[in-house]
Amino acid sequence: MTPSVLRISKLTDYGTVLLAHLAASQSAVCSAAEVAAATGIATPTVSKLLKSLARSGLVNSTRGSNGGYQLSRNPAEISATDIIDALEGPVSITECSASDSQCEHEGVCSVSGAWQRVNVAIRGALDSVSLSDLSRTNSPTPQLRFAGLQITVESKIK
Amino acid sequence: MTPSVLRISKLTDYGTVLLAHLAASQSAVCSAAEVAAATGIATPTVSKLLKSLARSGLVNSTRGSNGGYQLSRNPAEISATDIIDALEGPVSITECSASDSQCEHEGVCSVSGAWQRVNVAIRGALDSVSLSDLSRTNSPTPQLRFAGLQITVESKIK
DNA sequence: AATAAATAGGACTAAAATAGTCCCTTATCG
DNA sequence: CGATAAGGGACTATTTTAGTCCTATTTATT
Repeated sequence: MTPSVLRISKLTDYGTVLLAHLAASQSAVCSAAEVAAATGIATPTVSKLLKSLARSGLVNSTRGSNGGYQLSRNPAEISATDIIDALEGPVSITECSASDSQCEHEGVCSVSGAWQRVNVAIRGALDSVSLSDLSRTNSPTPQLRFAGLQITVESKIK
Repeated sequence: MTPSVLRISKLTDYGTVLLAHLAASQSAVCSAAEVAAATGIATPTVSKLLKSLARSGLVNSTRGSNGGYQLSRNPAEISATDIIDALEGPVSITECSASDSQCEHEGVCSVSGAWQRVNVAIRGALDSVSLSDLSRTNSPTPQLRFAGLQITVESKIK
């Protein structure tokens, strides 16, 4: 069975690696190609991700020759929530799958504050982790970073 | 862009509905067909889910004529974590995607305690919500429950 | 004993979401 | 200008997820 729940996509994982690289390159402008070379992630993918990150304002872009990307603010001021929101949309545990219109009878569907509480807790946890927290620990061996930020807790806890 | 992160699958959502139904049928044995009729979820799907839930011990099954399923313990003692673990495997935010072997250089890959902290927080949040919390609020109109436990917080927060 | 009602297990198909690539446009530097 | 780099999407392929179905086993009932 797959891990799941509270799972971030591979692309978001890559995104974190890219951001960590930009954070390390202290404000220098890096082209997508450079970042790709440095991280080992395929160029088109890096390009796609940096475009998204630029659209959501986490990085600034400069076009034209010698252009590239750089963080728009201090790594300590970029939270995990920011990253995830940028690459996957807002955090939420369930989605209103009502086929067509969404949750007609809105009022009635004010279901379970329980799930909402879970959402809030998760959001809080994600808010409390910054890009600098994430970068700090993940780069002893460049080789390993290829696969992403691979952390995985895992365990058959319980 | 899709919601994502901390997203439970549709099947897990259904699973919660099934469990809520069993919880409501106080200890009476319910066949998969009955549950399907009551919840509006397709019978083969209900059957599949109940089998999984039985394998992971959240429900007990009785085979043969007049057989069926019932909760193995009090709804207050079944947490969201239990349900998710049963239907999707253990909660974790990232997976060690290292292509072949998993996280060779184990030691080195003791990456980011930050993500781990996030995992722990999430797990805590999920642990604190029980099946009775979840059932409580979700059934004003049977119609609506078809789609699942639909809660969805959503929002462009931020 | 025979039959009918259920679950167990798993194979299989279909649909949807994710990942990844590519092409063409626009901006900017030299 | 020409070269370099991002912007924006369309498109393909891959992987997950959802959903169905078939066969075997178990058990109550008559």
